[in-house]
Amino acid sequence: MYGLTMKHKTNVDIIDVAIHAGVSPATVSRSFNHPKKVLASTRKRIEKAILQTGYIRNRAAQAIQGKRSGTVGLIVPTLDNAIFSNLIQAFSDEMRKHGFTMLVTTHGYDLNDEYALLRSLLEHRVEGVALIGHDHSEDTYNLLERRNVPVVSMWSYKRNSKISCVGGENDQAGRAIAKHIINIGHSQIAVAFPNVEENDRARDRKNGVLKYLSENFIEVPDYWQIETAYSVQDARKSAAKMFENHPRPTAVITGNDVIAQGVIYAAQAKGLNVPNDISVTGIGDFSNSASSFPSITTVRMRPNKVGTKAALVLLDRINGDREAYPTRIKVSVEVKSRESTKSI
Amino acid sequence: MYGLTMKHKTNVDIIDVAIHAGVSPATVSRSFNHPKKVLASTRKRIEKAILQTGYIRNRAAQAIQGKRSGTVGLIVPTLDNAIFSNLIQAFSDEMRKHGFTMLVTTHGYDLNDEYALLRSLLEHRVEGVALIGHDHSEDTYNLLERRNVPVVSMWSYKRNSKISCVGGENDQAGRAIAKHIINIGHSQIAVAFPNVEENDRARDRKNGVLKYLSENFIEVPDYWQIETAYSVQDARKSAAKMFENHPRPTAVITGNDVIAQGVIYAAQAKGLNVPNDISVTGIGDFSNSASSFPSITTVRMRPNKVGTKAALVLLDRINGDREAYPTRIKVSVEVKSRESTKSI
DNA sequence: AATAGTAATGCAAACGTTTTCATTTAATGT
DNA sequence: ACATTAAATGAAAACGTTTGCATTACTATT
Repeated sequence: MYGLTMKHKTNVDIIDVAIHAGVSPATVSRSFNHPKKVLASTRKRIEKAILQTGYIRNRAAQAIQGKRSGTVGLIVPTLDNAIFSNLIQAFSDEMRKHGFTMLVTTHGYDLNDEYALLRSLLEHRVEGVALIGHDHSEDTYNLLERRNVPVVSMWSYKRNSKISCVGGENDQAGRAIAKHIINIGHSQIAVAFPNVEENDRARDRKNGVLKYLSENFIEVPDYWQIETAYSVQDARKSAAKMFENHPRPTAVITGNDVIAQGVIYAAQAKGLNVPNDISVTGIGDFSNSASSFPSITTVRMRPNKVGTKAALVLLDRINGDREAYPTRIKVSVEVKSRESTKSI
Repeated sequence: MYGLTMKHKTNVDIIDVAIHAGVSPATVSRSFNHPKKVLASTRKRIEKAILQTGYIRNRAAQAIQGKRSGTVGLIVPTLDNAIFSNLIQAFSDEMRKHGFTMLVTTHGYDLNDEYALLRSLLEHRVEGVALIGHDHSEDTYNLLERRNVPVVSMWSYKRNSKISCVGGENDQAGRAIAKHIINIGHSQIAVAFPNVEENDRARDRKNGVLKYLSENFIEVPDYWQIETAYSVQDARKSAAKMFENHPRPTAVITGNDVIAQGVIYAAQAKGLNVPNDISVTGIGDFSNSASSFPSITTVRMRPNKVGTKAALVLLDRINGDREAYPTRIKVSVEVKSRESTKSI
């Protein structure tokens, strides 16, 4: 017989374990996948054999059966800043709780690249895919539909979305913050948003803001419409340029908290006090927004909740009815008034 | 024959493609894995067949051969804040460039959990694994060695590390920033670090700082040794408490830029000017540290470079000699003096 | 103690590729 | 045109699981 630890066989397989435990491979397999179908005592013997042999099951061989791969794919624009980190962490935690490992990929806001990533995830036979938002290439949508992949879109709710989604209404978020700013007396208002092409979240927010302002007879002149990348650095630079060359607004409404932070820094660097000299708002309510100084007035989009819920929706799809209609969960948005804004 | 698009067969396999292209499955396989081994014209025919059938190759079936799975695993403490985001993005980009998809997992600074994650990654037969730092459980090290997994540790250089590593010397980083602070005249110095158990990066930094200070006859009293989690929020809170209850230092040296940001906010919230009333330093040089206001004096640890290099080291291992000695790449560290510090 | 019914296990055929080896086809030199 | 060599392709045996079906071992019932 064997000693306590097995001879150094490099690749222990299920058969080795079976022999060791004196059962058939089928039983070992079952003890992984349907534990209650195997006698507690045999299971114990198998577990011991696993320990002794140092066996690590091969998910690839499992995946090949066409059922479980134990993985889900996540496609996000970027990992490089705070925007998605809360969301991703929450999604990842929930998925792991259910035994899934996450394949993560980024496309840098390039939707053609996103399609390529989706293909690559499908090559790995992920059991489901999570995406951000609703702007995706036609190829992407076709592929998802054609292969009937369980999928969920995170970050924005859309009434008639083709695929399941979990998120807030971005246009409402925009309207809400615009309303707040007007309510506290501002009318000299600048906006700072990223490029909204291929980015429905930003587009909806921006439209929401501008529309609401316009409905209230406030038009934002071009020189107060700042375009910036999603980074503190770029936002600060763009805002600084605006401050330099144009009359100063009393408030800046930005597309998210990262941009807001950049704008705040730009103002401070110019010697302005936020909020006394100028108010700044974000959207998102990322984890730092409440603890910065000044803390940022923003719209709470509940990234953690979105991530968790989205995971659950996806799991439902994976385990349940593939033909069901999209599940759409609307996460309420709410203005969080903090120190970065002040009434006039 | 077939029409332009294939009948809706749900799971097209390599055999369908082969038939469609009038070749054997072997040739289709080769056209993926060794393209130059198949005639250009046949390859073209195969590609057309792939398009027509909507075939997506099955990496699981490939992985089962024991060779390529096309995946690498990444295990980080958290995705939830800026600390690792630059690093991860860089690592991910480089890996993708080489055709790998990344399985990402987080353990929340729990090293036993890390071991479980490693097992799970190995179940998926990742071709290599990247970890953070050198504090890992014995089980983790044993498993890596036993299975001879290509592995790289990121974020800290260690002269005699068991496994390959890419990073800066954290104790040197600590010494460097302490030196800088002393050089500009400070002697009333507080420090703010996370719990350093199971975290060699933080430990080395903290030791470096305290040791250098001590060598220069500066002792940091207990009430100036702040312990905080890795978050702006917690750092701000801890620093605020210290400001409240104890004499004010002229400088605070912190364990990383996130903590530094929290301390700066705490100071500002108390009406202090950074750096006029108090200097604050970070370590890391994350992407926002140069663009915040005040910009943060820190030690550049080059997260992007570390991520990229680490990917290359790992790829080398994957493709090359598994028995080779660890590759250790030291990334130079350098103090970046910015606005958050001032000489006394 | 015999029988029916259920629970536990084993057998063997998939799953979709890759790769070695053998064979066919094309290219080259005379 | 023919032989020689190299290039391209095909046939078939893996790879390590899972699972439907068949079998055996238990439990409960009379």
